[in-house]
Amino acid sequence: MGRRAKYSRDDIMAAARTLIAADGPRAATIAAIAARLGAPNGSIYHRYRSRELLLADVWLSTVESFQDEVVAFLEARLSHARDPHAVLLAGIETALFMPRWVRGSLSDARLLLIHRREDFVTGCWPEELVGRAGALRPQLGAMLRTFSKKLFGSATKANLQRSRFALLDMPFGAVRPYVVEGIKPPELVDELIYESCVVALEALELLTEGEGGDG
Amino acid sequence: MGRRAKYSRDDIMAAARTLIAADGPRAATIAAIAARLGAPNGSIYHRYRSRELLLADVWLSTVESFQDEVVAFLEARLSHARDPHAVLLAGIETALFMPRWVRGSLSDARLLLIHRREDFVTGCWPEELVGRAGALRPQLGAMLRTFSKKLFGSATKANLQRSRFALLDMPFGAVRPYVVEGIKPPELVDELIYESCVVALEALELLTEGEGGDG
DNA sequence: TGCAAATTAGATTCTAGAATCTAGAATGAA
DNA sequence: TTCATTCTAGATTCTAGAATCTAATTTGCA
Repeated sequence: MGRRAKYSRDDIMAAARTLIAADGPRAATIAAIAARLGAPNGSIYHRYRSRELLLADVWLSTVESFQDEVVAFLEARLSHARDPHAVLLAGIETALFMPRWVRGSLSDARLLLIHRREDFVTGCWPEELVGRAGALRPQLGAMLRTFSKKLFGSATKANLQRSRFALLDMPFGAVRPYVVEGIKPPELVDELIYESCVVALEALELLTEGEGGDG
Repeated sequence: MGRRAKYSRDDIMAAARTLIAADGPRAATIAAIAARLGAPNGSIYHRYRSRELLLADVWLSTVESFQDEVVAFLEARLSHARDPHAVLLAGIETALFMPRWVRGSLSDARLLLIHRREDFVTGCWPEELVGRAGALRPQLGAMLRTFSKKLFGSATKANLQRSRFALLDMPFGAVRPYVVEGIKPPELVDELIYESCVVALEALELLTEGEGGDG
């Protein structure tokens, strides 16, 4: 019916993404986004009711896509795992997902790993996004619980902490300085993550029994 | 000669710190700081020529104090270390410095670990602070080089990367989720750091040869 | 007592940037 | 060809908050 859109939601998100990856969320002002698109700033508001909503959407969709990938990745491997050794391998591969993802999506990684939710959404989530936002934590929690049960036999607090460290926090720390610098993590990082993952999951024997053991 | 000061630089910094630890650097507006002190906002400018300078000072002094502590801590232990085993222990203790420091300085930890320089100082450092700011990196680099040489015999790129992971990045990752939540990391975190540290430094044998080996 | 320095005090100015508003252009359907 | 609709266009308004400015207050010293 109406006029054909010149600046889509995706165009706007992409422009915002670029600015954020380069100079952080503060740099993604309406004016800057518009300038990047060659659009007047009124056009932005035609797609997004507010800047807050736009930034929230950028952040949410990035986290969602990363998290969905990780969860699917681990689940696919767990579903084939018949013995403890295979479960361990699934965990290790998932820990290594982080550096690999970072190498493939450096700018998304910057957006996600060196900024926090609060830098995008101050205070509460806007009404229309609470649903999506609220689903993130449970999804991650469920993943760690499933993994803990399969590997350790139960999901005690301690086992969950171990899993979280091995699969998420430690790989994050390993990768972070490179993300900050805007460069790809070297291969050595994968080795370090591999080794730490094994000991953190208390699976040294599991590995040395099975085979020679090396990363 | 003149009137006695009612709001010192330290008072102002402390007020800013509190606001930042609670709600991030964005919350530390001149008005908010002044309100917290019960001062009019003109008084802030009597001590700090600009907000940027104030925030930069807060960040710098926090990093400096943390980094000085770590470096002194490691150096003290290295100076007594005569054999590789002792050097390794010095490294492990230093890695464990992170969770211990976080427990003792939760609000400084929030300031330092969940925000970045850019959140305090946008762009370049103000003239009068470039000196202090420029000293931070070299200090850390020197620490890692010294340690690498003592432990590995040389400070190759790979050895430096290992050391950095074991002493800084991995402990940072381990501790981060708790800092974000504003709670003290559980003891298990120290165990995980300990174990990861040992394998990352390729020192498993060093430990199992010397003694039984446990965290 | 009076003067000068150092500070408090807060109203005022200024600026960046978010959000709005009015006008006009493109497009498809009748 | 007309009209409703959906968009571009960008000037304008509005607001938070940084920075300034003038006046008043406190203190030490002569």
